Amino acid sequence: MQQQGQPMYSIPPGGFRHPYPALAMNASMSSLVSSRFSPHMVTPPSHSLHQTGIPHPAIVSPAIKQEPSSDNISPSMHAKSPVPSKKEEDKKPHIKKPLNAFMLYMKEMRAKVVAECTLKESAAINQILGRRWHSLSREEQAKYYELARKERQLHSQLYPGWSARDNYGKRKKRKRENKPDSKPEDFSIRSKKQCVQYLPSEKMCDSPASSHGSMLDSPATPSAALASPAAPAPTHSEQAQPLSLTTKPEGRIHHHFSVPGKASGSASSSSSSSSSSSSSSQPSISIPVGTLSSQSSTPILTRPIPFTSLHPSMLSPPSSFHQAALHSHHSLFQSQPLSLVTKPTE
DNA sequence: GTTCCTTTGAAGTAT
DNA sequence: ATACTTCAAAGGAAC
Repeated sequence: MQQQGQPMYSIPPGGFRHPYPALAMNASMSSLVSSRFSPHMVTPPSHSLHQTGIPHPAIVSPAIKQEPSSDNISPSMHAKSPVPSKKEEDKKPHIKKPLNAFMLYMKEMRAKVVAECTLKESAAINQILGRRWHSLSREEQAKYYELARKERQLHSQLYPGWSARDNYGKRKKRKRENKPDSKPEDFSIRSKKQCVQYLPSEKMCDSPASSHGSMLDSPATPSAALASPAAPAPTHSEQAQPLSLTTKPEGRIHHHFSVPGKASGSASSSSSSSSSSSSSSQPSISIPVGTLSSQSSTPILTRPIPFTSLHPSMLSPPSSFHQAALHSHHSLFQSQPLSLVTKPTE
């Protein structure tokens, strides 16, 4: 992974705080273009940084990573060959997915967490960041959602023909034979490699999980609250963390539980083995727990409302943005699965 | 050298 | 429509 090249962002210690100036596409375009997506293609080299100060290499530079040459390939050129030959496919630069809101947040905050916690393992850091993410104010989260939305917009403009499907199968999933045929309730145990343990000295950090790194005992984890009502009292700011309900376009709220069980094997193409072996093959149960008139009007978002699953447009909807949001259909209200740490039951 | 781990979200495929 | 999977970042650990 690291071989993919230099860090995609050189994040200043202060991170990038930055209100998104203009929501209008054209206005935001230039800044974003100069940020993440292939600066050499669309913007003068002098502008390698976003206003946020974050460079935006959406394309892994061919010189750096997997893809060889073919430097001056424009997005449209990528789009032109929907079914590239194998050879072409090899030459094709790897266009990465745009980062989602949480990924953007992670990029900004990782260094900070690392510094605070003196942890380095990303798995551990990510657990902390996941909890912090949930404890963010809705305004702060909205900031990242908005940035992510812009990134997607820009990405789609730069690479009209690109699809996330293009990157499917690029990672080879190692077959995990070590299927912990564990008891269903033994969520904390994964396969051979377990979650990182945290040293006492790192208590200043948001302990992502108690001793064994299970997210189940995280009060911030909705599943935890649901699965174990008598969970230990939360100790951090996430205490007030609401359940992460999911608003669907229909206005329904769903809880998604991931439970160990059958594997559906719906995976894509090449990595068929991954589908059957992947630990993530968990069926889910959708439980409608209520309704929310998310569409009728701007919801009053009090703390107990799961703002994390609400789109920023609902939080502070500028009219221009609203239109764009509407066109984005379900993704704006995409479900937020509660990922219990489960082990594949084979 | 490659994949896993771990997180959330977006978008893909499968049913 | 719903369920499930993959990938995006990151870096140490395991393979």
